[in-house]
Amino acid sequence: MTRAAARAHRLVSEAMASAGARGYHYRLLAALAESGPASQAELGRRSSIDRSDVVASINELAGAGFVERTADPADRRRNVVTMTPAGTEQLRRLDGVLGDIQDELLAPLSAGERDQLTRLLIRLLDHHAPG
Amino acid sequence: MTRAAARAHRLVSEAMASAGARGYHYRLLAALAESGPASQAELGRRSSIDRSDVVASINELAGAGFVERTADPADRRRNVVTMTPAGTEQLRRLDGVLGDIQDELLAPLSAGERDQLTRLLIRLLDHHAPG
DNA sequence: CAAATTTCAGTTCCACTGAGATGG
DNA sequence: CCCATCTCAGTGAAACTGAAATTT
Repeated sequence: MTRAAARAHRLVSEAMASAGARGYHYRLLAALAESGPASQAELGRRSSIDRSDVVASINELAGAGFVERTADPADRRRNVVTMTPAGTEQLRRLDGVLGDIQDELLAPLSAGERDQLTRLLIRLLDHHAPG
Repeated sequence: MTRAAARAHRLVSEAMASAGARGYHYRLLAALAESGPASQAELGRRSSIDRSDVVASINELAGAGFVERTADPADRRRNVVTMTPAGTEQLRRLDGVLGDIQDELLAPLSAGERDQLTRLLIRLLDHHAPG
């Protein structure tokens, strides 16, 4: 599994780099699109990214104009992170890029086998990191 | 896949560390046990480890007495790496450790599903890195 | 000459740790 | 007081790159 993932990881990193992004960017943007604005801590929990790495990645995404950080008036400890229209557009781009990568990675498998593989992996993930 | 692998990777790293080893060590020892003594470049190809990383890992394994480096009289560019009895013993230990880790990682899957998952992953690996 | 091997030094990405400051 | 949040600084494994020296 770690070796197959290394291959996947390499493909993803290359593709993300060519789009001026990194793996964390996609996961954060996807989490924002799926469940809406959130604090950085909440974003980290939703996307299984370490709190420290969320800081750096949100810095980068904010610098590129893909997300905005605003103080939460209801809880001044929090920064509420919101996607901008440019962020939505970037997520759409990255989705396309990732689709191509999945096709390349999963090329030897039939559609049914791809489903099987993803179902099994999701079962593992749910068991070890429920949510 | 990358997230499931991250979980797997963490379990493996912890277990290897507790046995005083690292993932590369297991892969190198396993390659030596399976196909016999080899040059460092050949070992790297057999175990899909980068040439640069083979150097450091063999240094560590040799320092612990698990492998021996000897000059190849037939080709003076080469170092021939051989497993010692202590290396065979260490591989046996690591095999046991990894078995436990696999049980923990694959706990939510039935035996048939584990087979399915490994077969699918092996198909991916063979396609992208034949051999 | 081209090609393979070994080695060194450095990079990138991901995951994590520890600690501090702020606020609830 | 305890707890959550955000941030910074740093560690470490894994995979990779580029280049040099040696030998075939």
